[in-house]
Amino acid sequence: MTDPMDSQDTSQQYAPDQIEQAAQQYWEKNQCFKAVEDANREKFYCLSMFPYPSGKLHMGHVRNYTIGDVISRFQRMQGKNVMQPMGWDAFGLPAENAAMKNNVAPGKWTHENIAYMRDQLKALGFAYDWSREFATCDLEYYRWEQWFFAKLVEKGVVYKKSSIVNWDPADQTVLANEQVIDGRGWRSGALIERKEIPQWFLRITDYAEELLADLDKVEWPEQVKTMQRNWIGKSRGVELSFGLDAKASQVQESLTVFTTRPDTLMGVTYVGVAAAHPLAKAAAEHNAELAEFNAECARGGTSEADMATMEKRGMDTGFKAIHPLTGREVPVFVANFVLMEYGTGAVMAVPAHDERDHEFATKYDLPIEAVIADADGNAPDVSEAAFTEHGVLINSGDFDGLDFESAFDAIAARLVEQGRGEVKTNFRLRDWGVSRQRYWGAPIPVKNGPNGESIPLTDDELPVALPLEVEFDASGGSPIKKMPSFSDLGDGWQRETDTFDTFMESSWYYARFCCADNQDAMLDERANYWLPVDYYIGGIEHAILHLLYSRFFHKLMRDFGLVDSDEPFKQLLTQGMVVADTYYRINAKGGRDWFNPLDVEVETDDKGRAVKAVLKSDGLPVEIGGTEKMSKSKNNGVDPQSMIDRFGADTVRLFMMFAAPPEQSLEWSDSGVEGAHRFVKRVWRLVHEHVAAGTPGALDVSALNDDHKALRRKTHETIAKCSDDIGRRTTFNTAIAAVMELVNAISRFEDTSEQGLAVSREAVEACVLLLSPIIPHASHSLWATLGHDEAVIDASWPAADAEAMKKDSIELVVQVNGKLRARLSFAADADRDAIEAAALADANVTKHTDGKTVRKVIVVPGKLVNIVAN
RNA sequence: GCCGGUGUGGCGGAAUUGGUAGACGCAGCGGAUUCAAAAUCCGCCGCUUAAUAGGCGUGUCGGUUCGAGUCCGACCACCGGCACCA
Repeated sequence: MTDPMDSQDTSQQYAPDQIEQAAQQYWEKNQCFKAVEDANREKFYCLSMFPYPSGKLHMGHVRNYTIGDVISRFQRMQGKNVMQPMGWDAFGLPAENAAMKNNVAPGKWTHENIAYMRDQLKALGFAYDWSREFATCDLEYYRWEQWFFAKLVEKGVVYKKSSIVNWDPADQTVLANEQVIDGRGWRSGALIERKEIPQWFLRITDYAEELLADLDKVEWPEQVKTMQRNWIGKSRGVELSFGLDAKASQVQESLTVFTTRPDTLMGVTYVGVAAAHPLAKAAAEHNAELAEFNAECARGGTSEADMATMEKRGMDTGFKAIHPLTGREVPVFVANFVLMEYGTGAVMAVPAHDERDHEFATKYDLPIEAVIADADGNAPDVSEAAFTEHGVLINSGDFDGLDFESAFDAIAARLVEQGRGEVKTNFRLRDWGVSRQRYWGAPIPVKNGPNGESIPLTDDELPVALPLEVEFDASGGSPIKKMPSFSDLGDGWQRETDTFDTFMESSWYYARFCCADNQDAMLDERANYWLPVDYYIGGIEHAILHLLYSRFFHKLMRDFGLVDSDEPFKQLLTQGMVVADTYYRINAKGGRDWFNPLDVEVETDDKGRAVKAVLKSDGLPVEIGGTEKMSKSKNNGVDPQSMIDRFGADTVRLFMMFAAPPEQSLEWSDSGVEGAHRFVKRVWRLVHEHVAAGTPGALDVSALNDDHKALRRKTHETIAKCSDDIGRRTTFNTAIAAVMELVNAISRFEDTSEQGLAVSREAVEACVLLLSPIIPHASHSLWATLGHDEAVIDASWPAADAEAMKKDSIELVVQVNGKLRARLSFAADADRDAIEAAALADANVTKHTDGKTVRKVIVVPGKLVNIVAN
């Protein structure tokens, strides 16, 4: 089968497996990516969000890590001292689910996954300093978290309180929100109950102001900052208390509520309390119907989305609240959308000026009384819908005629005067509950005494190692909760069996990477050399929780003297998801069987539209579904490994960077990958053919003809564009497109004279350097082919020569009334009058100005001329 | 429901500060090379139209402007987050 022609020149064959192995061996042998602190060099800490070791890499990981790697390699070529570490977010729920399904211990499962995924990352050629690697399930890592938590307890940052969880009464376990589907447990199918249990909280609300203000210190996408600002939700309002009637005041003296709209106070027609509120409980004692309603409110999920979308329901307690200013009695309702957990567990209701209150009042036939008029002073019609805008007060006695600001102040002042309220800043942000009733996490370093006391473990009692040899039963409960050898400390003391929220581990891993080998301290001075992280790359789905918790944790570490920066991540890039087409057949049960895109052949019409798809294995048709996020359930995931095996890592990296800008979702395309592979081969051939064409002379800028100058200009324009696209804009797709244009220009340029070769040598070298962060293996080999002794990994990023980019003539577009009518060429230094005259004289222009009067001529230098005529 | 985002040819996308809509690539079509094919190279490629002249065209409707994919208002569709998935 061997074609004798093939062996003619093997050096020109692009063989990714050999090339990639050779480059990776070179990097490893020379320890290229080992980062060493050096006070004399500018550091650059580039971090991609570490993966959960779920089994194997998915395309989302490949995309995330390629972006980080390109930025790292680019910064290295800029001369920075780059550190790019990698590790494992190794605690979490999937390991427990796998344990139950496959009867394998979570620790073993996790470590096997890590070993496999580490090999995959290495095959992709990422420039990681592997000497800093760790997994968060390593005792050497989480022991410091336990140590720090104990310190935080001493400092008063931590406290314990009761809080609700999703309780599965059938399995007798706590469920995560994602394990609650339509209010039922995913395994048992039982109706979920809200259960209160004691849990540990971190006072993130003490840092709310700083977390809000310091968003101005980071270079993050505005949308992420906005989401965080809204999440923190600072608002100015009034906390005020309603009096209670004789019956209700036997339960408590008064009812406190918070409102951001004190201007609407005179429009309160009822108040709402949570089902778990003392008033609701008291009223239910002699009212079976209400007791049943309260019990119903305690069922269902706990998520905010559930709260906001469920049907708003309520029931009268029979109690009356007394309006603090008018003395009027209004009914106290139990409302299912009010939670005891948040705020005061009670709300005042103004149905005329709040949509939710309006809906509720309409449903239960409660009065709706307008107290805000529109800007013209007209009373709004609130019979159908609430009027929620700010306006002027009416029907409010002394306060009539005041606008929002003055009404706010006047009503607040009156409440203060009467001792019934105060102006208060409120935050939507709630304290961070870190207790989890799960096994596969870091044990909370606390012991519980015989009299209900909870105290942190002391330094000599730490660390608490999580037992690895455990048995899971079908209920899904944590095995250490039934393990006296772990929990029993004697003398009636019990070790805490709850573990930390895994967001705890991911809140400080970036700092530990700076000094992962320190056995004696959580962090050392190396953290202050590397921090803050200069560039952080990860999915947009982490825009709020992970990033907010990390910022908070960083400030805690700062206040403890462990780091001296205020913020952990200076720049942030949030990458979009990887999506792919879906294909399915309806099965006998009426459900859908999903087929992987790689197993499907798509037929197109003569315009290239997909008209039909068949399964490769049986040739029979399948339905074409939509384009969706790669997932197991839709079977549309493409395994990166099969792509690396087929095309090599460089092709996969190139496709990932070329197919879409990083923030947008990326659509997987087989033919797109083939196109990327073609381009790598094309660059490969271009370099080898260029070298074979002869030895270039020394470039003499004064001896160039117009073709030479044109290619040189293109070369330097491409360098300028790529530098900006990668360095500032992080639009890698446009940088690659620019290099493709340069490659096309070099292919058309066939001058093999000494100066011709000198110009094309400059262009070819630019291509290799500009592509080297993206396709580092091929570039490594090609740089040697071009005769360099130094490896491309140690080469500098090329600089654009402004002189080479100068143009002799420019083309201007001529519009008449905004419509394109001509293109004219001018000398680069042509003056405005000459341009205007030439534009007005153009034949196609006069055709459109004939019979009209020229009113105005707009000349945008270097761009266009617009003639306004009518 | 609330918060944030996205929407441009057959497809992925480009247009960076309000100034030539469709760069670059994929698919398709035509050609060269080949006994043939693969690979490779060259050309065409928004819709409409006989046209090199024109009309229409960036989710929908409206507005600002000499000029709008870009700015403003309303709406539609889809995506991410909503505190125990990570």
